[in-house]
Amino acid sequence: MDLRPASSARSNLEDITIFEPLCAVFRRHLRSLGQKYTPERALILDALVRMDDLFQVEQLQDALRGEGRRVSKATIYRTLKLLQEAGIIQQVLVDAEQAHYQLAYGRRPQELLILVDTNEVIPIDVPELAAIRDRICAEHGLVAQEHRFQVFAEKAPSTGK
Amino acid sequence: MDLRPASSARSNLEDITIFEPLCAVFRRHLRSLGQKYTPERALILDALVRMDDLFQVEQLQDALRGEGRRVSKATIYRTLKLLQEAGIIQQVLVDAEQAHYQLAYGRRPQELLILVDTNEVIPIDVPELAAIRDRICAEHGLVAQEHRFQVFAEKAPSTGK
DNA sequence: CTTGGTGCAAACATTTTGCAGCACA
DNA sequence: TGTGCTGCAAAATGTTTGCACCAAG
Repeated sequence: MDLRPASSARSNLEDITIFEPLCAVFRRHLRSLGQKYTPERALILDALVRMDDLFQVEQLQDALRGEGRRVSKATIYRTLKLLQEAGIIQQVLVDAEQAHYQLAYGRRPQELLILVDTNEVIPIDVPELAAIRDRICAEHGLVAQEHRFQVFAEKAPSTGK
Repeated sequence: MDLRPASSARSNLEDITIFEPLCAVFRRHLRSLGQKYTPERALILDALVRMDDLFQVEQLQDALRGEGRRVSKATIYRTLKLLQEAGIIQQVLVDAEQAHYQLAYGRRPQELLILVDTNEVIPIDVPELAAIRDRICAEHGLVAQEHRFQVFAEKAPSTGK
C-alpha cells in the first residue's frame, strides 16, 4: 500500500494552521472517501498535534488515556493510515522495531539528527538538500517526491571502541 | 541494543577486499567475543556478499537454499546481528514492514534513490553529504557517526493525484 | 434500514528466545 | 567434558483483520 502524502511540503512555514485547520484537511479527505469525521478520529488528530514531533502509537494512546480518553489500538492504526493518506502525518523510519510518525502537513521533508547514546531525535533543517535531491532525480530522469536525511551522532569523540 | 557498526566508513573505495577479507574481520570480531566462525556463519557471510546490494532475511535464506544449503532463520538472524556489530553489514530503513540489510564494511554511508512506483532501490553517491553532516554535528557540538539519505522519486510527473 | 465506525480478540508477520542435541577443542 | 552453535518450536512484538454491536442519516 502506498501511503505517501497526496501532496505535502507546501512551504517552509512552521505554523501551517494559518492556512487551514488540520481538521478541515482531514474532513475533506474523509468526505472524499465517503467516510466520517468521528469523535475518535478527532481525538486522535487533536492528540497528535500536541505530541512533540515524533511519536509512536503507544505514546499516542497513552497521551489519550492520560486525558481519560480510551481509543483502541485498532482505531488508532486505522486512523493513522487515513491521516497519512491525507498528507497530515508521515511515517518516519527511525528504527526497525516500531513505526514512528510525525506531523507532516505543510512541513519540509524530514531531516533528523539522532543521538546514538540517548536515542534522542532532534529535527534539523538542511535547506540545501532539496536542490541536491532534485539534481539527482533529474540525472536519472525522475521527479523527486520527498527525501529523508538522518544523521547519527554521538557526544564523545571517535566512533570506534 | 545498539548495533551501529564499531567502525565503518573507512574510505570511498568500492572494493574493500584489498584491505582485508571480510571473513577475517568477522573472525576477529567473533574471537573477541569468544565465539566461533562456524560453517553456517561462513555460508551466510558468503551468501550476503553476493546479494546485490539490499537484501532481506528471506531473500538470503532463499539464496542459500538455492545452493542446497539450509540454514535456519534463527541462525540467520543471530548471525546478522553479529555481522552488524562487526560493522560488516548495516540495517537500512527502507520500509516499516521488514528489515533490510546492506554490506557496509568499507563503504561510504548509504544514499539511496527509491522509485515509489516500483519499489526499486538504486544506490547513489552524494559525496557532499558528508560535509553537510559534519557541519551540522559541529554546530551541535557532536561527532558524526554516519548518515542516511533517501530520495523518493517517481517516473511520471507530479506527486499529487 | 443502511452505511460506516468501534472495540475486542484472533490472526499475521517478523524477529527473538528456550531448549535439547550436536560438534569440536 | 565443557562451551558454544544449531534447529525447532514457542514466545514476543507490532500491526492488521473479522466480527458483532453501535450510531447517525
